[in-house]
Amino acid sequence: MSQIPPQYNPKETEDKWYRFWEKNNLFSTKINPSKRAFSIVIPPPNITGILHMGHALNNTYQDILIRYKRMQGYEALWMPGTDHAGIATQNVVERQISKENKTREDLGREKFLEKLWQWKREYGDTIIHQLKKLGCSCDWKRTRFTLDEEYSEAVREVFVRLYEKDLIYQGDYIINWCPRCKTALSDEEAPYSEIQGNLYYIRYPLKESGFITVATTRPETILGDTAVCINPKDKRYKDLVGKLVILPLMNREIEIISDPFVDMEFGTGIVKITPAHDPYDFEIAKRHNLEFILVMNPDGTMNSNAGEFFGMDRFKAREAILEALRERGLLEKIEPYKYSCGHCYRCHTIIEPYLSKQWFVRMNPLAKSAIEVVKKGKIKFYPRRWRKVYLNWMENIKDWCISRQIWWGHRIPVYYCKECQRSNTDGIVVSKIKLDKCPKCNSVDLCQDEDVLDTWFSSWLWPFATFGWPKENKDLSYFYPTDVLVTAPEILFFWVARMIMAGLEFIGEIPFKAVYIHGTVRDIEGRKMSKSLGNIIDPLDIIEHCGADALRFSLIILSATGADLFLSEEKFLLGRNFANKIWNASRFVLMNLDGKLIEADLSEFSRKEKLDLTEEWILSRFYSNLKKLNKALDNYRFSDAAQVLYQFFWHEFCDWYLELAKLKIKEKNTQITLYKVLRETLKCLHPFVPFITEEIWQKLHQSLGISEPQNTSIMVQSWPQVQKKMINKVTEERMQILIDSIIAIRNLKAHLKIEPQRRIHVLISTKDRETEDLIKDNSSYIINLARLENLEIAKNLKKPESSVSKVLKSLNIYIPYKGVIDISKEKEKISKERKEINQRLNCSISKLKDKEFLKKAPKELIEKEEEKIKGLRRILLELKKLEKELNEE
RNA sequence: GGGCGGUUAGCUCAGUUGGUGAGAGCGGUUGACUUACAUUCAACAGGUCAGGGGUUCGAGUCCUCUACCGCCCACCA
Repeated sequence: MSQIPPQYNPKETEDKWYRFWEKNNLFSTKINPSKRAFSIVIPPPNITGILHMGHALNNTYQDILIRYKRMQGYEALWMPGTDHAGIATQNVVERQISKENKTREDLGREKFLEKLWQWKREYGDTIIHQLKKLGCSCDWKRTRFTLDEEYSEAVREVFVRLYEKDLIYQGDYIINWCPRCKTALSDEEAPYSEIQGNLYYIRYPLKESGFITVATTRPETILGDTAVCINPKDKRYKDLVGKLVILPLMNREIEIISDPFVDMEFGTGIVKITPAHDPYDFEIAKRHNLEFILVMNPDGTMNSNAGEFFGMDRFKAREAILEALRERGLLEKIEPYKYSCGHCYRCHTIIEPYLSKQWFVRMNPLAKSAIEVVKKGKIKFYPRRWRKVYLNWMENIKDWCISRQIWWGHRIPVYYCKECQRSNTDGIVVSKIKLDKCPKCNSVDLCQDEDVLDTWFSSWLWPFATFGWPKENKDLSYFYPTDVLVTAPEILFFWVARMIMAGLEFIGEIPFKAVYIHGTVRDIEGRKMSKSLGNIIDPLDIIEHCGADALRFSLIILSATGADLFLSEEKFLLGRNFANKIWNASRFVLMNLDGKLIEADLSEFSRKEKLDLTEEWILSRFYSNLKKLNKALDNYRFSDAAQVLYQFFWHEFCDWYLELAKLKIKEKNTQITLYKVLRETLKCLHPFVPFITEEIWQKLHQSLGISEPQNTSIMVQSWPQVQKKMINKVTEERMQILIDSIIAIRNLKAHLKIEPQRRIHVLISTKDRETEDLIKDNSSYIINLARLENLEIAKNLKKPESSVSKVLKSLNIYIPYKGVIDISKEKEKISKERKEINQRLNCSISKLKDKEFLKKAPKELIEKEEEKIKGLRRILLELKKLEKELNEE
């Protein structure tokens, strides 16, 4: 097999096999009554995204599951697709047109949307191509996009159904507003982070005389104050309640009220109330029937209610207002103050709490059954701890603001009829189909709501809308509920919880039976990977340099169940080296297999009794490990599964069996065992490292001249069955005795400083008859693997003079060294070495005593020095021991 | 402030319902190009399992307290 190179080259094979799989329709799925369905849905990546490490991890998990289940004989569907990512995509295209100095308003809604679709056609599939490079075996013919016409129908259907059940309502509310994106954001989309700001102490003159001082971080909102509030328990200000103050700069009279929410300890204990610009103030205002005054425009500039500050940007206005207050002597003091406030998750602009009319979904009624199914265990979380997190959130759920003031997305299916409004109704019509005239009064003076729906309002329907719901269809009943959802923790609330609610509400059935939540990918320091930190490791780079298999395997074996993953580029060498090991072990087997000898029926072979201990052993080990592997995969313990494969293939099959097999490579039993174990192990490895296993699979059959139908691929082979009869603990224990003996002899040789390849005489004394037979029958293995000249075996042998020994459970090993090593020369060498080491030791110790060195040297250097001393002391101890042993002569 | 999780070898982590001497990978040290592989092979050295207390014949594993670290949620101007 000289044509097989000693190093695996992923670049040459990966593309080839992916195309092969696609060409032969191996990914495609259909309703198959003779098979059970296994299905998962992809967490739809957003179309602006490119494959990052988190995706790679997430999709590798899913591909492992799908390939595993497919080989187990399930009709395994992995439903792929993308979501339209409203704000993100719109931002990308807005940035694009801003290069031509245009805004979306310049283009108008229709033209702008055209641009968006054009962008989608050009770049929207990027991530799909990247997933293919990773090896994902999705049924691509079913690829869905959340803005597909069919999918959009589902979205409108859901809106109408919820509206008719009074679960959707329109309301005034303080929402998170991004002045840059000019849209409302849900709480989840406006993460809080700390900023360094100031706390401004401002004097509000009392109408009668004197003044009070309030503290605020946002002085620009003063203009919209409609009250000042104190805690009713606050004795300092008891008499103030009900009195009037003059609002600075606006000269409006506002009342002092009291409400228990005020914290007496904070600031001055007096709070200004700005109902239209603060969620808490909004609540208070409702309780006290205060006026709501908006002082800002949607773009973050001050509006006409802001008097002389009209038109200014909110932060410019802040400065101007502070200046004006200072002039009037109303600015008492400024203290630096750290506080946290919401930031837009897309553009990081500080969000503005803003009063506006939005659409909401009432979540409490939906949450009820979604809590139930998790409590009853119908949906299981892996790892289980996420169950609590989920329940905790669901039990405190708030209504969901679903309208967004952007254009890219599902337009809200609500129409306002001017005519009906004139006759004193709300004039709202909700409709699945596009309306030209009002169904109530036939008026054509009708316009659709300008806003679109939150992207998650379409994503939450993913598990069933992708099957064409609400149309009747058999796919849905065959594949739904799906089996498991694999996802990152960040979108537990955004998406997972909402999918559960949607599934129960609209299908009356859970959307998936299990939720596997994996860890976050971080850099080696534990920071999230992000562009701004510049600590990104690009999975495509890793694929380029090490191969997709290496990427996949490294990620999986490094990720403890559900724990975060700390990555650096070197860590991918683990997978690369393993792939290379698979390659070379297979190459060795291929080089030595004789097709004529293999033709024997494998099932007949496994019933044979005449197997050598080593054959029995490797087969037993294979099935023992297969059992472990199945268990790990069934419990979503992916890294355990990878660990089992790694350990078995490398350290049992390669390190031991292949070495043993070299001694009898031409024997039929060896040949069949090699073939069988490699073949079955390749199948087990396939879900983890699909490309290399396919490549070897094909080569294996070619070289043996076993003709297979053209489309036979390893990915459609059946998963090995655990054969309990082949698992034999006694065989494993007996083999272990041989292995331990070989290790012990190597160990003793190293101890005596005898070169590993030098053949010597060794004695083994056994404690019982069985062990004696075992060693005698298999002495050639020991002689060859431990490199012996000859091996003397007997029961209860006495320890020869001038020998070293090692005691094992059922036998003793002796190595006589007289004549093997020159004792006096050896002693000389040792004393010389001791002197040298002592010198080095003293050198290091004196360094550590040197105060100058301690002052100047960095910590790492000192630690290294300490390590060095430890190491030298160890070597010294060893030498002393050896010297003593030699002196006993 | 509320919730969740973690603390085991230099690093990253296993350790399954408490039970034989505490494991792996990487890293380190030493040696070897042994006819598949130097992306390799062989050997070695590293741990009072964060700390205190308790339950038990027996605790890395269960309970409790403390310390430190991390994550999520809330958000008092």
